Amino acid sequence: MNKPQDAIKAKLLECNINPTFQRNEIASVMLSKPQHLSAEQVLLLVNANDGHVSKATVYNTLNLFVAKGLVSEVVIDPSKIFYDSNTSYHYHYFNEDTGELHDFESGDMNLNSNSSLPENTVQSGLDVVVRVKNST
Amino acid sequence: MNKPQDAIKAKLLECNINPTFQRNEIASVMLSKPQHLSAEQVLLLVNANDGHVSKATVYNTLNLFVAKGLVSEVVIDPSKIFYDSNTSYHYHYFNEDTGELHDFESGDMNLNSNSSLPENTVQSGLDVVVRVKNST
DNA sequence: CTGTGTGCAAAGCTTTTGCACTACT
DNA sequence: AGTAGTGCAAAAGCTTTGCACACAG
Repeated sequence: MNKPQDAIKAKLLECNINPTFQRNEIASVMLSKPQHLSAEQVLLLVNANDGHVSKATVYNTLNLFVAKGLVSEVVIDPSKIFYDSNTSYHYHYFNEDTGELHDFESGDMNLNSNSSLPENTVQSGLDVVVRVKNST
Repeated sequence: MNKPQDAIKAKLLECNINPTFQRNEIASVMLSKPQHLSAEQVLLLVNANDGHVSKATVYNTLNLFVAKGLVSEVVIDPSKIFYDSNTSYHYHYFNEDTGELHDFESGDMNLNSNSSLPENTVQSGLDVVVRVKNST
């Protein structure tokens, strides 16, 4: 059955992304479930499944997906970008001991900054990363 | 007069950092005023002032300063880390059009997350970056 | 003379660029 | 045939590593 493949293609088309072979492969990995993956991890998963996709293409394609709003980028650290299939506003816990990244509900945080944006600017994004350590 | 140099040395000693020539140079640049600088900018400023310090040393020294709490790291984007001489908890506006980074008072934001940290963890840091665009 | 700490050249990453190739018109 | 879009090898750029040197005990 190839129903899932069709669903992936539909999503790409919705975002005005031409659904090529490589993009389908990469999108399948990213959107298979809610998850946070690095470019390196995506590369490994794509090539584990089947055909070969180059590193450069993985990077370029992930950048394309971000630009088109199909996935979003979570910046934890230089050379630790994660790509997140959940593009709605939500925040993250990053566990420094385990390297794990978890979502947290934006309802848990109130931002009163609406009155204090710099002059002549509009908000285009909000990144919140709570760093935690194991207490045990 | 070399009073400022002495003040820099004192700061390094307070943080248990051995005040070598290179570290004094780099700390002078970082702490001369409240500012946000990338590693590259620090390198240029250090070598503009006088003697030569290598890129590797700038990176290693900034990492050392972060580890010792002398400066803090603001992650905007991969390869866009800024080092911030203000180490108290505060947040940032990043203007995507101009590349400028500005502080914003943490009083403008309330975090109600104390009841919802993942199990067996303690908070070790909080990064908040509000991305803005020019509206004009 | 031995051990600890420092600075930097070189190596190892990640990411981007530029071009060959394809697929439509 | 011409044009726009795609994928990847190679180039560029950022960061870390490992070692030579210096300095203190």
